[in-house]
Amino acid sequence: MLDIQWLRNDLDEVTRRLATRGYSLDAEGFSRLEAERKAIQIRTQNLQAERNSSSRAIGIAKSKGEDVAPILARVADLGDELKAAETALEAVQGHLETLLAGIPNLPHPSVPVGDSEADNVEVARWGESPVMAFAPRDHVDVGEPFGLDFETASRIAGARFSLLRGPMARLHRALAQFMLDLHVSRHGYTEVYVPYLVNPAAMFGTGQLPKFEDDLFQVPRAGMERMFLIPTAEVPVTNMVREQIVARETLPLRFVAHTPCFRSEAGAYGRDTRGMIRQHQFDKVELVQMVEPEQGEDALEELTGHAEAVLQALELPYRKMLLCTRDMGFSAAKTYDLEVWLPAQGTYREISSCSHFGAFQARRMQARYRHAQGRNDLLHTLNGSGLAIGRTLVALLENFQQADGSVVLPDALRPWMGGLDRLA
RNA sequence: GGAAGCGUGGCAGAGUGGUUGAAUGCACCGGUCUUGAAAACCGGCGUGGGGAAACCCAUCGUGAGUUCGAAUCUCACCGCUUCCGCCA
Repeated sequence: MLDIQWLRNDLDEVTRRLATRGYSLDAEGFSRLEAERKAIQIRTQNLQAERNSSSRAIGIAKSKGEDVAPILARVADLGDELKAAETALEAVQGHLETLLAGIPNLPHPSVPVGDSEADNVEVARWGESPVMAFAPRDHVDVGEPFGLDFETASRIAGARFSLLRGPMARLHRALAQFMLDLHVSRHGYTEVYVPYLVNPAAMFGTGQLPKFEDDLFQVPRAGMERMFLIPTAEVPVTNMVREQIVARETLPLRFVAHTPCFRSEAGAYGRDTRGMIRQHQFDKVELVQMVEPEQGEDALEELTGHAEAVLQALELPYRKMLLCTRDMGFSAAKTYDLEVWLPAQGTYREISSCSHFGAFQARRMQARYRHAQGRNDLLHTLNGSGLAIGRTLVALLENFQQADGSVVLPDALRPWMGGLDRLA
């Protein structure tokens, strides 16, 4: 959520910057609503002041044993008028809040302005795509003999689910634990285990609600508040600091979590229907940081580096993309995507997305820190995949497949695979 | 599932209808003192909103209600604690 003061004080500039990411703010509508709010608020507060002073006068008069009837008569019909004013104020404030909650974050000045994926800027490239003396097969074919099973999954759950058995299940588990251990032991993150179902307030905090409800799986509960399956660990982990005031000395906070992620993928019907690229359920190791505002920029570079370290350790070729204004997510001020090379597709595909949110999420969550002068300021939040497990599995199968159908395992992973050096 | 209790500022903790945004302590900020620090003493100190300012409004888990007036009374919800039952 943007600071409403920015809109009040510098509406043109905010409108211009939002336009670069394809959001057209109804500046005139906002101004009109603001003017209305102000008028109603002044009126309401005057009535409240009148009521307060009268009530105080009654208290004083009573304590002196004087007759309060004249004052009572004076405030007799204040009540209805006040009630009407308060109702009107609530309504206009509600409108403003709804408007504000639907406005995306302002892009950071270093973000390239662009219309689509095609305008993202490649900032780095690492590794060589493997040379194969044969036509690379995709992960569905490579993985099938080792227990990658979509047919059974679809019978149990439907399309966009997968079932792993034997070596595939083992490899999947090894990847998660390898990543978790790397981030904990080498990058200074604290491992956390978090709820996979969260309440609407948490979803609002990180920006999934109210705008992207259709992307979520929802769990209704009779007579109780509905819950949502997390689409990413970002939601529960970032919300760890909601409505908290953390001590400055504890910053930066760095958390890593391995969780399943659930996405309805509404509106993606025809895309990536084959294989485990786009699933309703997938596992991910997520990095989250809460930092002081001044540290946000550096923290994004650092966090992205932590995700890159996984790809490098696994010897997977990738490139690092700086997303343009229109390709960024709703809450992000700046985002790097890491894209891994997939030989069968002959392209790079997203395997990690690392973003800096500024105070956007913290404002929605009321997450603050207490600094030296004793003041409370909003935290800045960041997160990134480190990495998506399913897509990492895909990348390994495709990049390390051999002519004989076996798959060589990268050295770094072998301790988590009981020393195994290849699937055969 | 049954029973009881509790939710107040950064923290601890008073306050049970009236000039209470809220005692007190700790923490924090400024000052005096000191070679420096500590201690002691003096002053300040929640958050959000409106206003040029004086000042005003809101806020004691959330929401509704009673009242001229609610931190305080009523109801619902949320959360936490304790005991009993059940359970991986």
